[in-house]
Amino acid sequence: MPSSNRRVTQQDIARMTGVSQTTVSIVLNERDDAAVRIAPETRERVLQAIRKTGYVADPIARRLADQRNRFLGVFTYEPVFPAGLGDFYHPFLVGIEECAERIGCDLLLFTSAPVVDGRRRIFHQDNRLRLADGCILLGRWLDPDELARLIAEGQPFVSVGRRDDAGGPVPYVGADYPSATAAQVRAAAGLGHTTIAYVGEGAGPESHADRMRGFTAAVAQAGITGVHVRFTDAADVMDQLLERGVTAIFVEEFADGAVLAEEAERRALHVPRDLSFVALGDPTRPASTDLDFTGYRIPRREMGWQAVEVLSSILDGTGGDTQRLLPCEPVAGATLAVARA
Amino acid sequence: MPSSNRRVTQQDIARMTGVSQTTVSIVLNERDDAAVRIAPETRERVLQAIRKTGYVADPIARRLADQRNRFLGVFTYEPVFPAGLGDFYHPFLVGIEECAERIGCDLLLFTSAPVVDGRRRIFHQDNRLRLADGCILLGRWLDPDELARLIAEGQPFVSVGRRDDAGGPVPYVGADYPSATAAQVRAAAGLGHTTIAYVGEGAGPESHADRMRGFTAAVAQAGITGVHVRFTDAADVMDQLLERGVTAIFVEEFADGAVLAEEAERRALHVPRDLSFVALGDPTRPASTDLDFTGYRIPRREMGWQAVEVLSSILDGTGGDTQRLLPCEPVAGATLAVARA
DNA sequence: CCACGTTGCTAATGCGTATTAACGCCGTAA
DNA sequence: TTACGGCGTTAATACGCATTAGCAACGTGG
Repeated sequence: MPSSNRRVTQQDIARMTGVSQTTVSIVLNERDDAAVRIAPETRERVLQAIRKTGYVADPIARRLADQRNRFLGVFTYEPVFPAGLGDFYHPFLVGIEECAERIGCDLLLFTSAPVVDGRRRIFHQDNRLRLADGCILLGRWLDPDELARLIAEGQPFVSVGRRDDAGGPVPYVGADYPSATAAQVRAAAGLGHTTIAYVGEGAGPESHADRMRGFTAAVAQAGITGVHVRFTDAADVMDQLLERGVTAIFVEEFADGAVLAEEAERRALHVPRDLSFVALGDPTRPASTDLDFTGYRIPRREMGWQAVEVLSSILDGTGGDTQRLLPCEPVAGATLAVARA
Repeated sequence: MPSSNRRVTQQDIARMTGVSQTTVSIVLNERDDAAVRIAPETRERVLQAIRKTGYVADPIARRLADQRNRFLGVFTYEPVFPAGLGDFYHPFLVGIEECAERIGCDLLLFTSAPVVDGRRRIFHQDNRLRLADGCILLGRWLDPDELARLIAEGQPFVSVGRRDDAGGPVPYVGADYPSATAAQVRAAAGLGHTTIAYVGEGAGPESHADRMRGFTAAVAQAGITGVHVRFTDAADVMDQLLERGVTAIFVEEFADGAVLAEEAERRALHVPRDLSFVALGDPTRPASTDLDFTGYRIPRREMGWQAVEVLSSILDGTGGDTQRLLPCEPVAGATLAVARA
């Protein structure tokens, strides 16, 4: 029972046992080198003292001597634990935590990063990024300048989600949006749709651009017509789409799809008999709908997991691919049907 | 631009600037003592180098020297990011993160704690708890031995959820289950219920015992009959309750309530006309029901927030109450009605 | 009795930082 | 000229541990 307030140290154990601090350290680490040996009785005496005091090595000092933290940093531009329930990021974190646990690392959440201009910034006066051995970056859009700086400074990191080069290749684990989107386009074409629409930005964050790219390429290859409409107002958008003879709507944002489907039903258009819908990924905002949308699922948990895996290999110096694209799982759903004549 | 893999140190900055490591440290910490001063130009040169390299003090070394690193540890006996479920713990974490951000601390999730006998243990070989300045403990049940040891070792911590003394008072921010439960009992009594049941363990974790305590006391005070039944099988339990003439069922676990209500309807008993239900808190397991349960809400987010607040005050040495009970918000709901004649 | 290996341990050092005591310098007062 | 009090900076040290080099004592073979 430690009487004082101070932590018990190896030095204390050493004094109690009449040996040196070195000996205590050796006993503690169960070193069995031929180089350094401890007599069984001495070892036993030390162990007794350790048991009696309940001594535990101070991890801080241990890491200092080791050069490593075994912390993995997690940086998100949004709060890690979002208050709003949509909770798009949650599955990523599940995967991250699972893998971190497996490789025996703790997670350091950079919750203290200050918010400037409505966004958290990586670099600021009291940059704490280096606190971790390496870190995982999460967010729909990462500032290219900050990425470039990370690369330039050689800070080990991995992005969850594909990123364009930023003064060099960015290590990432992303979702293969182009392939997944193209597959849906082919499916629609196979069901007789000849004019289909992409509703959304189709640019900006890589994840949007990637979907759009897959869409455009597949439309061309299938020899059908693809139109692109930015989402503004449900009624407006629906007007445009119907005017152009669109029979299948591919939505970048699940929530927009829900709103548009509602608009369709308001116009007495049945989904999918009169109008088909394809959702290009999971909801990033809360969306309420009774429809079982056709589309695909982003392998979020797996992405988180593999991001840690890649980071770990970077830290170990183990070579390996630092850019991975994971396939999205198609969801059959009930909103894509044969095109109306 | 640091070419090597090594972390930039104060020594590096010092060499770059032609000053001593001490000077760098002083500049960094913005010490303004009369005792130790740095010329403005020198300070500026050092700051430039710091900015250029993106240097950040190694928290490990800092902590070793300083006994402080602005991490708050978060220890949960379950995974922090639960894979499935309705996520009972999530709101706590939201509160924890919000407060941590406000006081400028990062969160260290102890994901590396090994699982022994199906539970994570705080103390083990490579105890990393002290990496954090202090920590928040989260979980339905915390091992009293481990709590006692934390207290004995003087490790600063705060529990989310009330805990019994463990070789000393445990700092906590809990929910006032006794009062909240008692209020519901009074409400039921006021509606004419004379025989009501507590379904659940009523013991074990403090949160269960507290509910039971409130129930028992309020029942006695209201002069009505209270029966206690452990949940086993829905049909069995319902048999027992009806046999004893129970007209209102208080469930410790929301999910058990959902199952029992279903059983009631199977028997053509209408809720709440024929049988009333009160849920003593939010679902800890996913439960599907259409019923809007009467009961109360656990102030989870607020508990998380205040736990960090208390921890912070402990660390600052600022006195203050280290045991807080927060009121639960009553939920009117639609499952408690006038007792059937 | 010396050379030499083995055994059991310790002194010394480094990890990166914060802190304290002290040092050289310059200007001013004596 | 000497004494002296700011001023700006640094050398030295501590923090708790792991590690390396090395030391003393004790055989054992020649």
